[in-house]
Amino acid sequence: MPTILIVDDEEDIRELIAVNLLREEDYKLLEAVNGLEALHLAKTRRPDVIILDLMLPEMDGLTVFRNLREDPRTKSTPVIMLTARGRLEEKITGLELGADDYLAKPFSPKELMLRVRNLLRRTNPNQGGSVIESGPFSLDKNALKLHLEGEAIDLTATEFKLLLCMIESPGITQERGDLLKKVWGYSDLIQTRTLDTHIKRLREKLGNHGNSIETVRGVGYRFFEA
Amino acid sequence: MPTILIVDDEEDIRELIAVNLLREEDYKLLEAVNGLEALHLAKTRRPDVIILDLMLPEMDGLTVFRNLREDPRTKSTPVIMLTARGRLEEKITGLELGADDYLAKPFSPKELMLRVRNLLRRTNPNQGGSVIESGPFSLDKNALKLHLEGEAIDLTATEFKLLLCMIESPGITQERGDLLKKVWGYSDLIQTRTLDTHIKRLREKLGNHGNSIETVRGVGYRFFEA
DNA sequence: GCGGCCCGTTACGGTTTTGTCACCGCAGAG
DNA sequence: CTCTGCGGTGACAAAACCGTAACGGGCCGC
Repeated sequence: MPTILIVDDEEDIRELIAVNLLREEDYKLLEAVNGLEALHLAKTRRPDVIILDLMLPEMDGLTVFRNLREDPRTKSTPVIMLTARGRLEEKITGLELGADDYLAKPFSPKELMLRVRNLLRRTNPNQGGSVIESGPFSLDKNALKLHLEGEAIDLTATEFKLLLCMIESPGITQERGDLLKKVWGYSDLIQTRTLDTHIKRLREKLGNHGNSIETVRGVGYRFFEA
Repeated sequence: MPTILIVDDEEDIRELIAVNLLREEDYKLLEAVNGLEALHLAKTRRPDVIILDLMLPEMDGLTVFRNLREDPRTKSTPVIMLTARGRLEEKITGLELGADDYLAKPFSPKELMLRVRNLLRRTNPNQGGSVIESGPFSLDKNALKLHLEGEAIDLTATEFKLLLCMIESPGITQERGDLLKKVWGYSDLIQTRTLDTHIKRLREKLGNHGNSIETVRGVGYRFFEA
């Protein structure tokens, strides 16, 4: 889930942005009301995009921006600048410094949202959830590995698909038929012990977390963060 | 050298853009005056960014854009839309379709140039030379050589293409089918050991760095900076 | 034509993965 | 408590997958 940092000292603008962003997409929002807070959040939480109002108390927005660009952790984080001042010169300055976009207030919230979306899509095309987190578990789609308490556990392709199905919706019981269809492409009504076997193998690999996979007798299986 | 395609039927505007772009940076320019020409150029010459005026004779700019997005060759080419019409709704439509930027005429040529520059920097960070860097590896597209710890390793054309595919996105698993398609143009489902053979040859050439190419069983291969 | 390089293919073998089966324990209904 | 059917478990054999060596054809410079 992409993380967005909004830096603005006007609460109503933050609200406006937040409402519009959250309405259509699933973003995680961080908010900062001044430069120092912004820098701290940006460097510790590593947002995927930063929306930066240039009009800030104490520290100027451009100063914040330069500071961001100097730190390796935030050097290449996309930044969209907002400003009440619509003067061309400022815009040029902002873009010259390397801002990825520049909007003058009043702006259309929908436009901002679309620009954020397009920017995100271009910046991390591989994001799309290459790592799935759930409690102490994190699934790495690329390495086909499960990270758990610092350890990396190798999973086979099938095991991975199976675990993914369950971990995607923790606490929800996945019916046998659905799992067979999703992982193996089998039809609903086929009768096989394959599923059981793989569940067992998964539980083994999960070690003492094996009981995170709960059996729902007569229905299917259920995953929950132990 | 980044290639830019300018699509506009007004000569003076093309001129304006061209002069401003060429002044500060070294770009290669392509020009098209209508939709068909634009599509043809985009798909054969593969520009790094497209500047598209929406007001075109015969074929509407938005139609051109949709057509671009449907072809795999131009699907992810950044597009900046230009328009004389400054209506908000049009802007929203353009952005909604996935335009990377949208400027209303009259625009500041300098602003356009900066936006192009920033977009290019984000799109292909490894541009600016035919050398691709990744950790201790650096690939020279012209010489077909891999530089590693001071040594220059000769690669054959195929080996180079293959390594390039993987090194472009470190840590991301490249599926067998995708590699076969990208490097050899084979269809997905073909079964061959050619890929394996070349992976082996690459690993040999990489010497003790050979394990930078990790096999993800049942999926494909994955490169990471060891 | 000759030799060398590059490339795709093939065959083979080792290892991992996977599906099935038989057997067993146990939960839940009666 | 007993019975029954579902799920757990371990073993096993087939299949899938990958690494590797070797082969032969095409291409090019000489």
